[in-house]
This record gives sequence, structure tokens and C-alpha cells, in this order.
Amino acid sequence: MDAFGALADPTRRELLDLLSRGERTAGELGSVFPSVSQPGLSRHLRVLREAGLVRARRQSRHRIYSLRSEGLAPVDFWISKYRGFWETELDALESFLDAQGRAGARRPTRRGTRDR
Amino acid sequence: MDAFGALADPTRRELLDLLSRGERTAGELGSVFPSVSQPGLSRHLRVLREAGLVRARRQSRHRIYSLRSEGLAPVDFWISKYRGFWETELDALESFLDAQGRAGARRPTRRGTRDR
DNA sequence: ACGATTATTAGCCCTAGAGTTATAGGTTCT
DNA sequence: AGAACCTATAACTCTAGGGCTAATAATCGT
Repeated sequence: MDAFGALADPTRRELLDLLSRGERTAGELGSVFPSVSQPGLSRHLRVLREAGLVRARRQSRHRIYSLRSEGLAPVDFWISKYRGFWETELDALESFLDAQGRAGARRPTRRGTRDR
Repeated sequence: MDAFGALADPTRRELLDLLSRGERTAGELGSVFPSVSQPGLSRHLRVLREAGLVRARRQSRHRIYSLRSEGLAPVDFWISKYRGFWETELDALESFLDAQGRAGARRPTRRGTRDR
């Protein structure tokens, strides 16, 4: 399964979110998902591994997982082609709203993707 | 199926790529994929519609599809949390783009983020 | 109204994904 | 070596995704 497929599952996305805050052992990751069985979680981790999104190393009896963020680069590259689209559309929406009521001259500047 | 799931299929990603260059009728989109039956393509378009990634309107006998880029915003937002990672770790996006064949521009994608 | 055109839905298969229990693989401790 | 621990794999079931053909819907031209 490629990276796009791996990201389709919410559990796996949450695993990546956890790992983005630091490496964790498989057991620690599993304890966050009481609803998922241990083998089930191991399988999710395997999918993430084979998609190149995490790596695992062994330390004593544990397996320590860490993020391999480069694996997300193709996904980000793909979506970056669209990034301008909704920015300009939202800008258009904003100026429409300006025209509707607000006399405010707040010019919508091109900005990052994280507002909204 | 949510947007992440919709993007997991390569045919659907290609459909979005086509629509990013302008609206197309269902038939025009289908002609690009001779390997996929017409009902099969219609199903992909339905998935994209229900995921909020495209919209369709009717014009005479045709159904004209167009991109709804805002639907991609949640995906971009999710991945934006990781964007800094590979820049600081490896700058792997650049190597990815190099591997794609493009001569290495220091800032390959047009980006609106305001890091640094 | 009828036939032609364009696209969607319905009704099937068939495979892949995700979950489960049971088992195996390593590692550490005694 | 054997027990305890942590994680991965095997074998199986069940469901959802995706493909196909056939049928249905909507529109246009005559």
C-alpha cells in the first residue's frame, strides 16, 4: 500500500500524529487505542512501515517506532499543486463578504494554510 | 468515504488533476481512461462528489464536473503539521523533486507558509 | 412521441483491507 | 535452560471497494 492508501485510515493517521511528538514503543502506541487488538495495531504499523512513513528499531524487548516524515513528501507534493486553488477561492469569498457588508478595508493577504 | 479515502485511489487523483486544469464533462473525463468502463468512472466521480472534492452541474445532456478544491483543505491541513519535519531533517522534498527530474530550485513548490 | 445520446444506478462478482484468536520470534531475567 | 515479556505473523472471517453488464433516468432532435 502506498502512502496515500496508508493515510486513508484514521487510526494510522493518529499513529503518525503520536509519532510526530516523539518516538514510541509499539506497546505505548497500542495503549492509546484500547479498542484495537495488539495484532491489529501491529498490522497498522506494518502498513506504515511498508509505506515508508515510519521506521522501527529494536531496543531490548521493545520495538521503537519513529516517524519517517520524508515518506509524506510525495503526498504533500501532490496536494501542493492544489494549494493555490482554495486560497484564491477563499480570497474571493472574503472579498464577496466584504462587498456584502463589511466596509472594512482588510485586504486578505496570501497566507499560510493553517487558518481554518 | 472521506477525502483521505477518496485520494487513496490513483484514478481519482488523476481525475482531480484533470479537473484542476478546467471543468470537463463526464464523458470527456472518461475518454482519458479507456481501461475503465463508463459506469466505473461514474462511480469514481460519485465518490469524489460525496467526499466534497468535485461538484457537478447539468448542461443539456452533459454533466459538467469541476473541482471543489476546498475539499482538499482538511487533507492539506493535516499534512501541513508535518511539513516542517522533512525540511529540517533532510530536506527530502527537494530530493524527491530532484528525483522527479526537475532541476533543483531551492524552493520547489510555491508555498504560502510563513516558516522562517 | 420516438429514438438517440449521455450519464447514473442496480445487481452482480471478486479481491483487498481490517479485525480477531492463536502461535511464533526474540529478548531479558533468574 | 526455562519463564516472562513484548511484538510480529499466521490463519481465518467479514465487510467494503472496485470492476463489469444490464437497466434506468434525463435530455435533445426530429
